[in-house]
Amino acid sequence: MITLSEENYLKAIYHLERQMGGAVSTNAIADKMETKASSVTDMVKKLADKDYIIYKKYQGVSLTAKGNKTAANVVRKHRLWEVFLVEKLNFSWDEVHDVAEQLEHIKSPKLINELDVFLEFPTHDPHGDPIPDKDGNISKLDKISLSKVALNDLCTCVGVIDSSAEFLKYLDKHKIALGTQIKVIEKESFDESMTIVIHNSELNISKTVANNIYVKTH
Amino acid sequence: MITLSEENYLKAIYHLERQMGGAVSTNAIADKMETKASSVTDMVKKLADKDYIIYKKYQGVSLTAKGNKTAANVVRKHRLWEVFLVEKLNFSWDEVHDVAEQLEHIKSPKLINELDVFLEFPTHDPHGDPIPDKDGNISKLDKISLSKVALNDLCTCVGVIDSSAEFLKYLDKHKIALGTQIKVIEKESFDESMTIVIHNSELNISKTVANNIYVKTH
DNA sequence: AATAAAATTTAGACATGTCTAAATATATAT
DNA sequence: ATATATATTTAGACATGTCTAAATTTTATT
Ligand SMILES: [Mn+2]
Ligand SMILES: [Mn+2]
Ligand SMILES: [Mn+2]
Ligand SMILES: [Mn+2]
Repeated sequence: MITLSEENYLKAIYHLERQMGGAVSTNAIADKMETKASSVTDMVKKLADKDYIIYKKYQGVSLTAKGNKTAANVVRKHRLWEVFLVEKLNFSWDEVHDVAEQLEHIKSPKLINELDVFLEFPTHDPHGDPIPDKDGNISKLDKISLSKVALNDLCTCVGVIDSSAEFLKYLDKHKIALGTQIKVIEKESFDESMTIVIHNSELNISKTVANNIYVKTH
Repeated sequence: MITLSEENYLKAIYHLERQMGGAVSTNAIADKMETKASSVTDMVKKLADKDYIIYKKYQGVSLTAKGNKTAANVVRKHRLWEVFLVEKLNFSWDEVHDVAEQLEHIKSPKLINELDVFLEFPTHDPHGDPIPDKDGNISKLDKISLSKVALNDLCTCVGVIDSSAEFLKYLDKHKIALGTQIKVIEKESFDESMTIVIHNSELNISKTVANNIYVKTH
């Protein structure tokens, strides 16, 4: 039986493996989990004993097939619950994270199957992140950062990288949501800020904001 | 911050206080929680320190107002989730318990409020048990055990006492559900079994079965 | 290649929640 | 009232997950 802590570590490693490539370092895990490197070392030994990860002293860790499937299933549950909260319980996209963080650990295959049915098999969560299927497979959408979009190109917002409440509220304030059409009409080279048109009005956004918005070009 | 274990103990004490009257003994809690008396002693000390219960050595425990409200809220969450599972996710009433046992510990006032709205403010769970309101108040329905019903009286099944999967499946097999009309047409005095009519057919049930069905007389 | 800096692991501690076995208190029986 | 049985608590142990401080290994610098 896997514990809640083990699931959280596996999920962190799963995300880090995708973010970086190759082995995930102890410090990277400690940063993401907001814990100490020594705690990480303790835990990765346990996870390696249980065959969820490959761990070589001082060399970082990587998920085994078993670990990847387990982690993907936690992510699947997290994102399905986020959809439920937004679609059915009137949560906004900046309110779902902490609750999903708890709900993702509920153990019941039937529950998550039926939730999937009830939500009519959603493919993406409220932040535009893809929902892994039962086997841990995940659809790779061809999305790019808004900061990479060429001048005068039209694109659609399909996701966010930073999904902190602060950033999401900033987007809300400026009426940027998933599905919103965006046109880049100016780029400042000195600070890499850009002017965009949304809902027929102009908005200047910083490099940081542009970096954290995923779009699909038309 | 209250822990999952503390919540489970409070809930057990809450149910036992209702079942018996007066102080709840260490052994009664140990039985209900399927743990050892020594573990109970350890935990009741913590709960008393946190003002959830009154504990006098060797004299058992009783909930404080704070403890009662906290316990009732766990019960509220448990029962609302059970309604959700049955009404929305196609669970049957014998499948919900273990999952609700986990879901009841999710911490989010908004979640449980919105779930209540989404389910349209249910007053009872799938087993006929009343759902406490936000303040821990609970409606007392005038229900009695089927074994107490007089000969030839017509009544309606409104709940069960034993909500084990075994018993619930027995009821399913014999087409007894909440809302089912029941007429007692014969009582055997030697073993206290009885013959009832449901859906126009006769059925003989044991004393134990009759004891575990709650009904409302007409 | 030797040294300094950074990353990682180990050692020892603590908190939570559990257990067994032993001690103590309460209840029951003679 | 004393002895016996039952209920409860205490003592000491263990597992999980965390931490700080010290030791060790790896990486970067000169
Ligand atoms: Mn989590
Ligand atoms: Mn998300
Ligand atoms: Mn529980
Ligand atoms: Mn119930």
